[in-house]
Amino acid sequence: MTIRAESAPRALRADAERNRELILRTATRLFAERGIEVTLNDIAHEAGLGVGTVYRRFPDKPSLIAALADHKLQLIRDGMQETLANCSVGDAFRGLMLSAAEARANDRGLFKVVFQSGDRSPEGHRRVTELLHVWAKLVQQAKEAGAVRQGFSASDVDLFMLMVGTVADATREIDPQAWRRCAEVLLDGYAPRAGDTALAELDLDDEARRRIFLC
Amino acid sequence: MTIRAESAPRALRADAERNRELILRTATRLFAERGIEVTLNDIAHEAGLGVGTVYRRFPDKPSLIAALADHKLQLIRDGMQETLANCSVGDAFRGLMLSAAEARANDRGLFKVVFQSGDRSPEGHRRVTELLHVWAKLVQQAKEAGAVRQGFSASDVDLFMLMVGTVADATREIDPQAWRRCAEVLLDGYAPRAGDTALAELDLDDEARRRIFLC
DNA sequence: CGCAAAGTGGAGTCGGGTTATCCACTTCTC
DNA sequence: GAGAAGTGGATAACCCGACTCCACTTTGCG
Repeated sequence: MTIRAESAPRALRADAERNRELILRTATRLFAERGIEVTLNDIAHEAGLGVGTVYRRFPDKPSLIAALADHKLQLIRDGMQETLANCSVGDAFRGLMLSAAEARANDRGLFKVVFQSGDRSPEGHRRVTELLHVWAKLVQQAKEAGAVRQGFSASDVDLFMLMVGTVADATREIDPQAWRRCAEVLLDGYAPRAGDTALAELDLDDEARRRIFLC
Repeated sequence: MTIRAESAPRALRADAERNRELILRTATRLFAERGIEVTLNDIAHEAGLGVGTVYRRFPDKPSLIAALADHKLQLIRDGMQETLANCSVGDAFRGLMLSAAEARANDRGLFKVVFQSGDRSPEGHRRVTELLHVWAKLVQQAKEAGAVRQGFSASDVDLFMLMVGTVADATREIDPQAWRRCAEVLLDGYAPRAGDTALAELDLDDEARRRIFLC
């Protein structure tokens, strides 16, 4: 017996439920391959369903996106928790930067799905903000542990993700691993070393950080 | 007396010539501010002219772009020549990376104007390819001089420009200098240092490099 | 000055793409 | 096997950018 927030929305018929899942799977794949700009019509066609079927289940794109974002956010949080539990701060920082970048490289729409979902419901907004704060805290710990150079800030994480994502999208068909090269160069650039200069202050507020992920 | 390539295209009337220059100036500004996707209608409106006037002078966007690209390419080449004549290879490399990034940061449409113009005429194509080769040669010299780490390649220049340009566009309204931070981190990451690892091979052909600039 | 050629403005057409609806028909489920 | 639930996909409604067309204005030569 499933509990739903809405007032007793009766369960879907078996075939409808199957189609709903097919839509979600297809949407996940298409958003990953082509980015968030695929249309509900594209998804319907790719799934072998009629457009009407998709619109009946998800009245518009934002509600489909919201459904996907739930799942993705959960995966992200679980991954972070596990790494944080098992690594030193320095290792966790580097490992999480790389694995977030990898997730983004393999899923063109990832950040936009997650952050657009935050623009709809206050609840989604809260979860997205929380994610930003978890990263900010991790950065703070990495700084205290001396794992990054002076002046490194949470905004650098955002810009790192933006840059690596852009490279991944641009090179996907040419050399699908090219993003790693850039990620490593950047991580090397962020590492402290003898005689490095402190980076200038850069501290964006949550709103600005969110906007960056929506580029 | 002006010499023109075409068979005696008679000179423009004075007012028409004035408008032509106004269109070019306006287009330069709008492409810089908003990127290459501004329409000829936008440009006409911003210049205070009718659409018809713009279309009479430039039958479509590619021909307007070609006219702008000429000028921009010339500036780029002149800048490079001057720096190369006055600096050591290492300084020239760093200086040119930064000044190209700055030019791009101040002109959203810069690379697209230049590289799209290369997709139209064989002559434009040649000039663009030549520009890529000049950079490739500079990278080769920088490697020989030990100014960059092992494995650095011309394709890294392309990816550098892509990344910095993306950051500049994303942060223009928040902190217009944020791109410098990323540029410096990247340049630090490219610099050789004790114990660094060689970057894996990455050598894109001219076509792939051109595609990257068109992202 | 006068007049033909050149240039102008901008409403409006065209093509292409996305969103979303609607309803005759099919499939489930009891 | 009846009636509720679900489906398909043609199509309406909309948005947008590219480009045309022609009545009107301006230029500049004789």
